[in-house]
Amino acid sequence: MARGKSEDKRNAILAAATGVFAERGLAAPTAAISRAAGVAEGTLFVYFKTKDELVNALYRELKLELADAMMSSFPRRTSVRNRLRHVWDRYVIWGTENPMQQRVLKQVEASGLLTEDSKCTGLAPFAEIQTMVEDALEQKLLRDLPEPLIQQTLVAMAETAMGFARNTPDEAEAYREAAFEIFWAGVTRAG
Amino acid sequence: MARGKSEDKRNAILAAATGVFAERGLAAPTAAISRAAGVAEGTLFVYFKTKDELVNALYRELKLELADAMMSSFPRRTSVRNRLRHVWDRYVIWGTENPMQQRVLKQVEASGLLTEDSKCTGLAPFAEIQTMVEDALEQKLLRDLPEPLIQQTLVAMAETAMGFARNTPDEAEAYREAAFEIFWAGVTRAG
Amino acid sequence: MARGKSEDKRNAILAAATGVFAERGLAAPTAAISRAAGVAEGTLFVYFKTKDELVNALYRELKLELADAMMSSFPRRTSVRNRLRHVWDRYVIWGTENPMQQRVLKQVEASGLLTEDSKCTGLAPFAEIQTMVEDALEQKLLRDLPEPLIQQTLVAMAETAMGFARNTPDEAEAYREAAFEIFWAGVTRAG
Amino acid sequence: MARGKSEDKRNAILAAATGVFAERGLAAPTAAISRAAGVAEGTLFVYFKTKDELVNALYRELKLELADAMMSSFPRRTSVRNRLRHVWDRYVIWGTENPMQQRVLKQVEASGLLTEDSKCTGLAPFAEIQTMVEDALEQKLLRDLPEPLIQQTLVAMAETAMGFARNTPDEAEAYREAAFEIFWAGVTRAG
DNA sequence: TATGAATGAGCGTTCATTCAT
DNA sequence: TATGAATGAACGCTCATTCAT
Repeated sequence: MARGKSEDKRNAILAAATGVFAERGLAAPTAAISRAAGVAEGTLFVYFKTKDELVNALYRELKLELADAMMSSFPRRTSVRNRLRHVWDRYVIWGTENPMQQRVLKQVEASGLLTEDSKCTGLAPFAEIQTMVEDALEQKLLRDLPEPLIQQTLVAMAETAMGFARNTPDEAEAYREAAFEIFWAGVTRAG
Repeated sequence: MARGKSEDKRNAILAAATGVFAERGLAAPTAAISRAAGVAEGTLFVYFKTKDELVNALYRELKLELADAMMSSFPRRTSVRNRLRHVWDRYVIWGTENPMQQRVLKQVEASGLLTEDSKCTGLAPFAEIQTMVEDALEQKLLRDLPEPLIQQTLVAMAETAMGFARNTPDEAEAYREAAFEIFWAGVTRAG
Repeated sequence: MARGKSEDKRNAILAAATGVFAERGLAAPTAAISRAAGVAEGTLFVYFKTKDELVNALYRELKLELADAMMSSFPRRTSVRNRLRHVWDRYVIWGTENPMQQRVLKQVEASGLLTEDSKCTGLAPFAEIQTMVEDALEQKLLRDLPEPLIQQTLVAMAETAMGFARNTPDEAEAYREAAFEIFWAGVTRAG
Repeated sequence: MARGKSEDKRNAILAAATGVFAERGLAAPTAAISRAAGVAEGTLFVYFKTKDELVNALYRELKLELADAMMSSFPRRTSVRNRLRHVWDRYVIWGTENPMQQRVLKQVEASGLLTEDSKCTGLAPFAEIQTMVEDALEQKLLRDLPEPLIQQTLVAMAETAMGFARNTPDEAEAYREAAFEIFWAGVTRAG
C-alpha cells in the first residue's frame, strides 16, 4: 500500500478518539481508539507519533470544525449585536449538536497536554471575534470593561446555554435566547 | 469521620490529595498522595476503600469548605443585591485564595467519577442561595428567567472572575467587581 | 509483609538474570527473568527500578563474586610469579566453572549499559593486582611495557584459557598452565 | 550476489548496517538501517529475508574484507616471524582504521546469532595462517603448545593491541609493536 | 490500625515483517 | 523489483489494590 497515508484512516482515528475520549476521558487507552477506528494498534502510531500528539491534533481539528461552524457566512455588514448573535447562535448550536466534540474540547483544554503551538493554532480562526469586540468597545456600545473579560463572558455564558440545551433539548432555543439576553444586558451600556 | 482511627490521618490524606491532584491531575498515583500525606501506601486504603472513593470524599470535603466560606456570617436581613454580593465575594475570594482546591473541584466535576450521591451532598449546603434567587424572582427584582439559569450564570461568572483574579492578582478586586456588575446587569430588570 | 525487602528475592532475581541473560542475551525480556526467579513481573521492579539498573547491579555483584574468588587467601608474601599465578588460576577456574557468570560479565561490559559508577565499583576489588604489576615493573622483573598493556594481556590470555578449558574440560588444567606460560614468557625479561 | 537486482543496493544496506550496528548495537531497528542506506523499509527484506540473515551476511562480508586486508601481498617466502608479523600488522591496522567493522564483528560473534555455516565461511580465508603456525611448530621454532592456543593467542593479543591503538591513536604503532613482542616472546622457544 | 512488599493487569510504544500497489 | 503503510505481538514499566506481619 505504498501510496501515501490514508486521509480516511487519519479521520477515522480522530473520530474514534472523539467518541472514546468523550465517553471515557483522556485516560482512555489508545487501544480502545484504534479498535473503534477499525485499525490495528500500531496504525494509530503511524498517524500520530504519540498519544499526546493525537490529543493535540484532535484539539486543532475540533477547533477548526468549531470555527467553521461559527464563522461561515459571518455577516460582516450588520450591527455588532447581530454579528455577536450570529456567532453566539452557531456556537451554542454546534456545542449542543456535537456534545462529544464540545466535551473533548473542554477536557483537552483542562488537561495540560496542549503545546503552545496548538493553543495558538486553535485560537487563530477566532481572531475576527476579537476584532468585533474591539470595534464594539470603540463605538462605546459596550460598557467600559476589560476586553478579555467580555470575551470570556461570552464563552462562559454560551457554554452555560449549551449545558441547558443538552439537558432539555425541547427548550434549547429558549435557553439560547435567554442566555444571550443575559450576556447582552450584562455587557452593554444601560439604557 | 471516625472511620479509621485518626481523624488527623484522614485529613492529611485529603490535604495531600488536593495538592497532588492540583499539580498532577487526577491520574496522579495514590502512592504520590500517601507519600505527601506522610503515611504508608496501604494506609490510604484503610481510610478510603478505593481511589474513586477518595475522589468522591475529597469533592464533598471541598464543597463543604467552600460552603463554609460562602455562607458564614451570611447577612439574612439585607437586600438581595447585598446578599448576592456577599456570597459572590466570598466565592471568588475563596477560589482565588485556594487555587488548588478550586482546580481540583473542577477536575473532579469533569472527571465522570462522581456518584449521584456525592453530587447531591455537594450541592446541599448551597440551598440558601437557591432560596435567595427564588425570593428575588418573586419580588420581580430579576428578569423573568428560568431560575436554574440564573444560578448557573452566577457560578459561571464567578468562575470567570476567579480565573482572571488568579492570572493577575493585582487586579483581582477589580475583576471581581466588574464580573459582578456584568452578572447583576445581565440578570436584573433594566432601569 | 511490611518487613523490609527480602534479600532472598533480590538474590533470586539476580541469579535468574544471570541464567536468562547468559542463554538469551541482554535483550531477554524482564518477564523471563521474573518468571525464572519465581516472582511476579512487577516484583522485579520493586528491587530494581529499571532493567538497566538490574544490569548494573548484576555486574557489580558478579565482579564481587569474581574478586572474592580471585583474592581470597591471596599470598602477599611470595614471589610476583606465584602471586600472579595465584590470581591467574583462580580467575581461570572461576570463569571455567561459572561460564554463565563469565559470559554475562562480557556481555554487560560490551553493552554500553554500565554507568561510570558501576565501572569503578567493579574495578575496585582488583586494585591489588595493579599494585602487584607495578611492583613487578619496579623490580625490573617485567619487560619495559606499558602497565595497562600487561594487565590487559593477563585478562586476554586468561579468557583464552577459559575458552579452551570450557571446550575441553579434561585438559582444562593443561590449558591453564600453557596459557600462563605464554603470558609469563611474553611479559618477563628474557633470560 | 545477484540475488535482488542491484548489487549497489545490497552493498548500501550492508554498509549502512555496519554503521548503525556499530553505533547502536545489534538491537538497532532495521528501519534505521534502511534509512541510512537510502532505501525503503521493505527493500531491506528483498535482499535479506530476515534481520538474522542480514547479520549473518554482514559477518561473512566483514570477515572477507578482513581476510583481504590481512592476506593481500602475503609474503610466502620469508621467515615465519616476518610472515606472522605481516598478518599481525595488517590485522591490527585494519581493526584500528575500521573501528566500526571491528566492533560489529565482535558484537556479532557475541550475539549467538551466527549459524554454523557462517562461522565456517568466516574462518575459511584464514586457513593459510593455520598452515603457517603448523609449519613453525614443525620447525621447532615455537614452543610445544597446542596449535589452536597459539592461534587464539595471536587473535587475543592483536585485539588487545587494537583496543589500545583506538584509545590512543598517537601510540598506535608502539602498541602494535609491543603487543607483538609479547606474543612472540610468549610463543617462541626461549633463547 | 498501620505497614509496605507483592502482585499482575494494563498501558503506550516499538519494530520485524507482510503485502497491495 | 521497490515501496512504505499496515500489522500485532512483545516489551518495559506503572499502579491500584491486597495481605502477611
